[in-house]
Amino acid sequence: MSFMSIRKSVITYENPEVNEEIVMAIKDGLQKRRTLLLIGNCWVDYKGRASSRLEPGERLLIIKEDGSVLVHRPSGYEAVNWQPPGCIFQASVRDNSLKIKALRRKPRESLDIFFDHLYLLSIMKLDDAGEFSLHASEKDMQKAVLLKPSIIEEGLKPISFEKRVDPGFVDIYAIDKDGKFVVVEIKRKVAGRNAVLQLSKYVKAVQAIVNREVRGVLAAPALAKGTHKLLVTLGLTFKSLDPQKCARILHKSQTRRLSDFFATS
Amino acid sequence: MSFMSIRKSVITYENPEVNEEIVMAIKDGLQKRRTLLLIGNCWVDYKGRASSRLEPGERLLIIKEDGSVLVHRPSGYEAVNWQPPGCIFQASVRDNSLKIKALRRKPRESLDIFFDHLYLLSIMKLDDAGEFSLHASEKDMQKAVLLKPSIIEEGLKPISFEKRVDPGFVDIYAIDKDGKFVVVEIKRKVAGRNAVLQLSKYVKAVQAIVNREVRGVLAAPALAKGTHKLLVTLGLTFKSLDPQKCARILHKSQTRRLSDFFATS
DNA sequence: TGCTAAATCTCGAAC
DNA sequence: GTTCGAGGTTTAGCA
Repeated sequence: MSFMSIRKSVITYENPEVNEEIVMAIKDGLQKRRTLLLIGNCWVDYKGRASSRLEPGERLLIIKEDGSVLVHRPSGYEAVNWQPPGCIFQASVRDNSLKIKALRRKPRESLDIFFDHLYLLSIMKLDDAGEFSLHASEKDMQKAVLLKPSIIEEGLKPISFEKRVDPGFVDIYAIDKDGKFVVVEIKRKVAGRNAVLQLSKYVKAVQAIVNREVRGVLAAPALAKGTHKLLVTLGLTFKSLDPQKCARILHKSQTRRLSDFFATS
Repeated sequence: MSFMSIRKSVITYENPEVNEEIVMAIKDGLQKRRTLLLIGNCWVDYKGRASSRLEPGERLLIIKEDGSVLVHRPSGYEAVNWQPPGCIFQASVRDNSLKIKALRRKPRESLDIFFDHLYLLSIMKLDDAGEFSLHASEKDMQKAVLLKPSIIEEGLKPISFEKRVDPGFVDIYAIDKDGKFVVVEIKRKVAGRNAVLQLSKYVKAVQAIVNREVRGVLAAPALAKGTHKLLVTLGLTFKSLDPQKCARILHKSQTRRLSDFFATS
């Protein structure tokens, strides 16, 4: 017995018999580059970079539009067997068992999945244009620079952050490899005219205090068009800094403490 | 409108409305440690070691018995968002949107998944006791040792394999870090009395030829009970060697050639 | 195309 | 517990 319903391009067979009819549906789905979902009792053989055998059990098989394959057991984050995108498929039925073969070239490896019982077969066309982004806040970017100052420049040693000066707070206050003072201003988005002027003010303020040369570095994903000239005129420099990269650096060394990274000024 | 059917402990809702009823079903499934499958239009926020946002699109959400979570897009081998086993879940509905929160402690991170349309919800109890094994033949184990002799002992340098001596063929003939000759006998399964005696014969045969001290190493997944004493008496040593580990080593460096690994004796 | 470095790596073993 | 190393690692960035 097999129920079937259609809606939103999702075709679902519940408890389908393993027969030629269901193989045809699967072949059709594969040919049309649909996403396929099979749940049932299966066993799997893999041969390629290594060899493996998975004895019978109830699992979830996912075949994606791009020809990637995933066999998931009822527990564990990782797939027990898989195949990366770009596979060539064969589907057939023999002795009341469904066989799906996923072949990959370079490196040549094959995945054979056998089902003797199917509890669910879903064939669908999923529309997914949603953007995925890893992001970090400006605060996170600051922390990342403190954790790994070399992402600004080699040999940079932070002294303090959120330091109070005349016009406001300096993001990062540091000493460079030559012993010069450096003020770093961080922006999460494209840095414009305001950011440049803000940094310049901080640099002058700090200069007034320490009575020495102070460098100004503007760190942001990009510099707005037309602001480069202003930056140079004011004697400042720009350093490209990606929020996503910061997020990775930041949370990588989460166990350490920020205070470990300061020289006692 | 929502169709529902039960068989083999698989409960399936097709195109269910996002409402309190469906949340109850999900909560029940989570509480009973079932495997849950949701297909629909969703967006995802992650915050923890890093932060991410996934804009709306049609995807597949898998929640496993062990509290692991996977959000899969219609293409790509890897999940776009996930959570390792051991999560704590919350499910709720608000403004006609389903929210599933998966929380993890240590490191503390959270995954929020929102659905405004569901095409499929499946709740099932999958029984899977099938063993998974990566395997290698005895020949493969030999190759693995030749490729990476350090799995036997540090500093081992193979001279030849399948070397003809009086009683038969020596699996691996090598020199150890101190310059002593070593005969390695490999067994795929638990090594018994016969394996020990066989190795002893080879060692003596080689000793007769080279007229120098020759060490004998028996490499196998395990040593049979009661054979250890015999092994020691004969001056041999045992090294645990797992066929599965060999398979991994072997196929890892498939591009290289075996001949590269020999010193010209 | 091949190599190197990073990953919300995960996972298991050793200490 | 934490640390270390391997993985059918995969994946992205470059030379």
